[in-house]
Amino acid sequence: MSKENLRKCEGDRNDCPIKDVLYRVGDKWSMLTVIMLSDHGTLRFNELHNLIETISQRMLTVTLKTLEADGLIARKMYAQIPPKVEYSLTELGQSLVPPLMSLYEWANVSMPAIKASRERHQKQDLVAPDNR
Amino acid sequence: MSKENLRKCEGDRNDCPIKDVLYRVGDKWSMLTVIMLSDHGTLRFNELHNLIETISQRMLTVTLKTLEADGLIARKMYAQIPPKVEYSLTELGQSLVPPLMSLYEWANVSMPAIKASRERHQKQDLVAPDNR
DNA sequence: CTGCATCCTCACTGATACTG
DNA sequence: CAGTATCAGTGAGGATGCAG
Repeated sequence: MSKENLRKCEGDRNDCPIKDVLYRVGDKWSMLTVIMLSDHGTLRFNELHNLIETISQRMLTVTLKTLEADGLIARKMYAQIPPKVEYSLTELGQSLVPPLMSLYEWANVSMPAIKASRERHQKQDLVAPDNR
Repeated sequence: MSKENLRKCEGDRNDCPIKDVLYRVGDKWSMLTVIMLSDHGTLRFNELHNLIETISQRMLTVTLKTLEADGLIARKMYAQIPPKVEYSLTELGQSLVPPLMSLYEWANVSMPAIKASRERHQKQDLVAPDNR
């Protein structure tokens, strides 16, 4: 945790690993997909689609392609009719799971406090301005 | 790390802490701001603006307000001319730093492999389609 | 079953100007 | 110094239809 290399973050994505990691895992579905694969092991396209019900087919495709291009997941395609494609985490992908889990656990512990704080602020905002 | 509560993530933000935490820390500037405050301690508005050079004044304001509403940072305002406002992490905000750091360190270790993988895929894409 | 292509929307973001 | 207000552009993401 050397503080020195955190002092400043000026170049846009150049000398800022925080931004790098955000652009990797910060999108809407990547983390979720990695977690699902970590939890279930190998999964087929539709199995993922069912597990992450609110994802659109398009975004699942896009997310899987990006994760594959980044070397976080492996894609195994069976040349048969009907097609069958299996996805699983690579070693690199698995190495992401522990840090993800620590964030996940922080969320479980802290979200109640965050939500409570948010509601307190909403109430304050409601009484501050005149009701017009 | 009980697997049971990860099995499915269907309700949009209802029963899915992964999404919760993503919507908190996944935006473009929150993590960066938290890290800066963790690194420097108390900071004034313009000090933050200088440290995160690429952030616009508007987004810094928005980010700070959101983080404050969520109880992650504290805002201390001095009633004087010229105005002076100091921001610092609350305990809740500080509790976010360790998980953030584990992600940060994962990024430092893994980004080279990710970037290499990405470039490999780009080259493959360039030879796959007919050049037309 | 697994995916790609197209269209379309709207929320996030930045630029700019103004205020206490 | 520390914001607020307004406007406008961009691009992530969803809906739909088609294909191998």
